[in-house]
Amino acid sequence: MAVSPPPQAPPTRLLVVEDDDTIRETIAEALIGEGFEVDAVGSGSNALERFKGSPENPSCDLVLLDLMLPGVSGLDVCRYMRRRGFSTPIIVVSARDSETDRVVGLEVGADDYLVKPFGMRELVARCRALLRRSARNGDSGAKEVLRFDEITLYPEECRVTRGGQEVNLSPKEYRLLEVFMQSPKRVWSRDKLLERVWGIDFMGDSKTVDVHIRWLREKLETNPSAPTYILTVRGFGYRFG
Amino acid sequence: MAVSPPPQAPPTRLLVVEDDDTIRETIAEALIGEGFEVDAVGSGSNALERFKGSPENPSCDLVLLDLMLPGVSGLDVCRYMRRRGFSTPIIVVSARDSETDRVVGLEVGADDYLVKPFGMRELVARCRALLRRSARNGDSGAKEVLRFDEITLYPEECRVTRGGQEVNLSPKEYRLLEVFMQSPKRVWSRDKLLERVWGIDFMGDSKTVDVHIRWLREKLETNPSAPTYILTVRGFGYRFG
DNA sequence: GAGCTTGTTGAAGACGCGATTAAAGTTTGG
DNA sequence: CCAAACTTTAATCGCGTCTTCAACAAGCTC
Repeated sequence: MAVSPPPQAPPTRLLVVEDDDTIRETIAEALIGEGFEVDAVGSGSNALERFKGSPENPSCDLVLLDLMLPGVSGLDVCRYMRRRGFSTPIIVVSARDSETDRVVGLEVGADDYLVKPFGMRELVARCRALLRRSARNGDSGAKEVLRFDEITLYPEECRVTRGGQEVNLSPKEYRLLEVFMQSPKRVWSRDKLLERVWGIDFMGDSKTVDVHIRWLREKLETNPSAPTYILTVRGFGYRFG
Repeated sequence: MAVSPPPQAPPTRLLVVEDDDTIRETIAEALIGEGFEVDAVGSGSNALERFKGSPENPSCDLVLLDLMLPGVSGLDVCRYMRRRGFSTPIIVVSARDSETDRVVGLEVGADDYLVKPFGMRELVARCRALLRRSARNGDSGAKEVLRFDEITLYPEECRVTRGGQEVNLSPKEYRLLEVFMQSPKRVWSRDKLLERVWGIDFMGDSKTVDVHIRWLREKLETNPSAPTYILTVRGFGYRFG
């Protein structure tokens, strides 16, 4: 089969904005069951919190937005996001089902408008369709070159250099380094590394990580037994930098 | 006022696929009234006619697709388009309104699913929303001659030369090379290549890519077994240059 | 410093990936 | 309608990579 989930692909993060606790939980659970990472908030102002930063680094990949919220309305959230330059896909979910409501929602910047009550299968299908579309336009995945000291990692090219010299890494070694360099100084437990690099369904020993760390050190460090890049944090795991 | 239409932006071309003459005309007129350029056909096979060429040069910017067509069904049209690599936005318009119908439509590659009867304002709003989302880099720069070392690719003419010598490539080989040359050095996974060259929803084996890479090497490389243009990146895929 | 825990290192076999070839299936053009 | 070209599938081979195992070293606790 052609379809094999790339182990290093970060999960898709959805934000559910809905004030009704029951509905919010129902939606969240259904989406988690589909493999999405779900963040859920109950008010417009909490939703806006998620979009304080830069549009280049959105905190989520898709927003499910209820319109009838206490305080800041869903339409306000939508307008605010677009005005600030966030092009994150938005599906409006609302009990209001007049044509005018729908047209207004779409004109304010939403990508889709789904009327309550709706089936979870349709919700999921619409999320998928929209994610498919926005992925195709390269909205996501502006992969930046990662640098630390002499080490440079080119994500687009799956390539690493040290002091300008090409370093030949195996897939696992490369992904390990990528994870490390995405969060310098951060301590990673062996289990977290297995999850990120090997994938959630890896059934082997966590000692495997040690061996790959060793090989990575062998290729990156001047003296692999006295590492300066990949450091051991005894009792916890490893960290980079 | 500051707002003036961009200098001679080409009109957006919509394709309406609908067998009922009355509905087709109504839709077409409404859309023309909104400033769109509209092409309308009454059958699935006529719709497919519009997608015989290369996905790089689609004949329209958005498709409104009825599902219940005589002969080739709307779902077939949708599947065919995606399979051939056309990422043209599709809004399915159908009288069938069960959740299953909608889910199937979306899963087959449609971007939206609108149930008849619907209001023209909503239709227009949904078209606009989808066009906004797929507002694209697609048209930009797909026309430039691509060069790398001795290899030259002429997109207008679907032609490739190596050191001035014409190289005869099959369609798949050509598209592969085109994708590669549009992003030199970039590593492409087999899945991404399938998506770009074969189209989304390709259901075959990703080993297919290997074979075509092989043919391409045979025609481009001096020594196909020691390639210098199309390089293997073990565990990740291939890259050009 | 004894004894435990945790990390390092080396090596061997299993495994998976990619290259390659052949052949079946499909489309295209005459 | 046939032949040729192209695409896809399948099967095999070789080699790089991964995993496991086991011995050893280094920290930490008491």
